Amino acid sequence: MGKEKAKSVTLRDVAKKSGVSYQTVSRVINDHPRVSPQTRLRVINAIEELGYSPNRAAQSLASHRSRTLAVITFGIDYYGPAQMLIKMEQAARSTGYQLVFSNVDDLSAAELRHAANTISSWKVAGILLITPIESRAIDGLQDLFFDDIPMVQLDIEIGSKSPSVVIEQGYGSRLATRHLIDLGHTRICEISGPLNWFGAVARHQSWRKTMLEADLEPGLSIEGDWTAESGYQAVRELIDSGTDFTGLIAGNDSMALGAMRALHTYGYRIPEEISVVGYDDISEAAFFEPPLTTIRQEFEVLGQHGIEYLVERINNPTAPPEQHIIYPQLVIRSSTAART
Amino acid sequence: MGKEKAKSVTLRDVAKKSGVSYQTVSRVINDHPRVSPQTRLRVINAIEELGYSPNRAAQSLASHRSRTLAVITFGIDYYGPAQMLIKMEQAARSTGYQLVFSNVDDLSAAELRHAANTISSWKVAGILLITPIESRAIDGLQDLFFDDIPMVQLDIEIGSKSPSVVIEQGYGSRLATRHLIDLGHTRICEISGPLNWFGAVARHQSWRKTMLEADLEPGLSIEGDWTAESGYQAVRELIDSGTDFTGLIAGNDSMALGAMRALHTYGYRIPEEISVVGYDDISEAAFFEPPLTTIRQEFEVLGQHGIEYLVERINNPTAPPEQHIIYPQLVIRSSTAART
DNA sequence: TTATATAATGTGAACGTTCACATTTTAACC
DNA sequence: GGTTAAAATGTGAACGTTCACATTATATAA
Repeated sequence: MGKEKAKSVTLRDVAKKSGVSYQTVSRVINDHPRVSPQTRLRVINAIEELGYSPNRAAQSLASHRSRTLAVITFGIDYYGPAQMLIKMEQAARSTGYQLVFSNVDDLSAAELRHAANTISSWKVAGILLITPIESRAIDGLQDLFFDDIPMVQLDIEIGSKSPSVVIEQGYGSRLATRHLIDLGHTRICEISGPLNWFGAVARHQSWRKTMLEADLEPGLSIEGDWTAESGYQAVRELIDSGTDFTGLIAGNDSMALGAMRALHTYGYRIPEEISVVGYDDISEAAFFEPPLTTIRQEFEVLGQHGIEYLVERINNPTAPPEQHIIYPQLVIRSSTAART
Repeated sequence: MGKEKAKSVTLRDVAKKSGVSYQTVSRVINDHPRVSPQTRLRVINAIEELGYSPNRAAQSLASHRSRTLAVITFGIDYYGPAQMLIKMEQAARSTGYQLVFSNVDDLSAAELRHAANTISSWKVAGILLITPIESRAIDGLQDLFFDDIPMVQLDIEIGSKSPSVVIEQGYGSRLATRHLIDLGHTRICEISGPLNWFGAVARHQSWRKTMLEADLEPGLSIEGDWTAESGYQAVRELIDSGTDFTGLIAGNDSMALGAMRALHTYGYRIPEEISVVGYDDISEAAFFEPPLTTIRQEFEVLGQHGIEYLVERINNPTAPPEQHIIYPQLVIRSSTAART
């Protein structure tokens, strides 16, 4: 029933209680080896009893670093799997870090400057940059401000030389395209994501490449904006154009949903007349009408690896940069079938 | 081209550059009135030139408070609209606060203790508690640790006396139920969310109440777990039970999706034979088969109001607690029709 | 002009840690 | 048993701010 004011307990209080110097307490907190087991125990007990928890501000002021990681996202509004954030928080927590989150909507200098300020005023230990969109500004940001802070980028382009964790979008798209080709489809159209997104470009190009490799002419490709609405409109365009196709690849599941809706409206049956493949495998996809064949991307894994790799780099900043690649997988449901 | 090491610029550097004392610089940073316009300008220029940004750690150490808000969520995995988080970040930023997240998965004492530690070691200025699930532990947490830190709860039960922002779930459910009743339906079943969620209970009870008020017998109610899969299974249960119904209310859109899929599997036509209403209005709902009539909940607004109200309470801690209520609205699409 | 209030600025201490040492205790060896 | 190394602990300063005052400059009034 302790209703007493949360008078803050300090190192010195703990020191007094356990009969050692404040420095020893500090050592216990930071897991320094040079403390005898019995002293450590005594201190831990005192900490427990007093309900002491170290003052983060003082710690980071004195040590010039904080147990804090910055996550900077660019226009996450569109960026479906915010699920990723949760996994990141978990991963960060388990390694003793806290997360500060900053979303940059527009890539203006002012916005970026603000983000940079946040980072430098927090003295964060590391930065996780989620940059699904190409931007010169981001690169500049990196060089200018974060030179000495470890950084990991998520969802950047494959082949980038900076430390990063990515999903091999091209691989996924190849899987999807091959799946349709293997089913006998030869006229395959695409609804791509916005082509300023790395992932959208990778998927788009991989679709083209896979088609050409199979000696097939890539069908029409319409650029959507990730929304179901845009998928719907894209199909209208496709049909209005009079093009002929039996396979359709969508840049994500939402657009696939919109596309299927449009196809139904026009009286096409899926998969009997047209096969549709999505991308993402959102949890609803299995219950679309018909259940959607799609490419599963494990965003949670991406987020988790991102944090883990970042912490690794913090502990070992001189290691050569790596690019960790996560491979998506094909999930076959009922929206695709052999060409009749 | 500045590749120089980010040697941290301090108050004193700025003071020297602009020829004033460090205290004056501090005043400028904190928007104190007692600074002459020309001095202020001079200082601001110096800040700009040096690229100075105040050290958060030092600030909060000296002032005993940080411009930081803690957002604690409970099992957000299930909690669809992480969209809310983005809006919260925006709102926080515009009032000069940073956000620290913590997700508590299980309501064990240990987990809660950890969250409490985080909070007290960060010396956060305010706490936003997202507590869609009933828990004695949460209440305890509140009393014990956060006595002197302003707190706002989101998505708690209607009528709670603590400062909070909620969506009137019951109202939404009433809207949905009335809509079906007005269309002539009399046998209306429900797929509820997990009944340890405040929102699920509110919706469930309001459905019952609305039915009874209209002199109708509430149909069967099956408890789902928010997933499409559970919606699917619920419909199977419903049909296996042999119960007769022409209207179905789902606790969220995902379950509605699963339910519709199951109904189709059983050969029912929607809305000709059975009308379905969802809840949430996720962005895909308009493209379900058929487009889903549902209740729109503006989670972004909830998040934003939450932060705004919290900041308000920080600035004025003695104001009597209020409960801000947000009303959802009915969005009519094609999954509902008059009973034939 | 001179006294007086008020605005503007400056000074020393404090916040709660960690760091770089200095010192003491304990163990190890010949 | 004395020397030496290593382990364990302690001390003063520093981190970059804000706070509570003290002081100085400026405006206002008599």
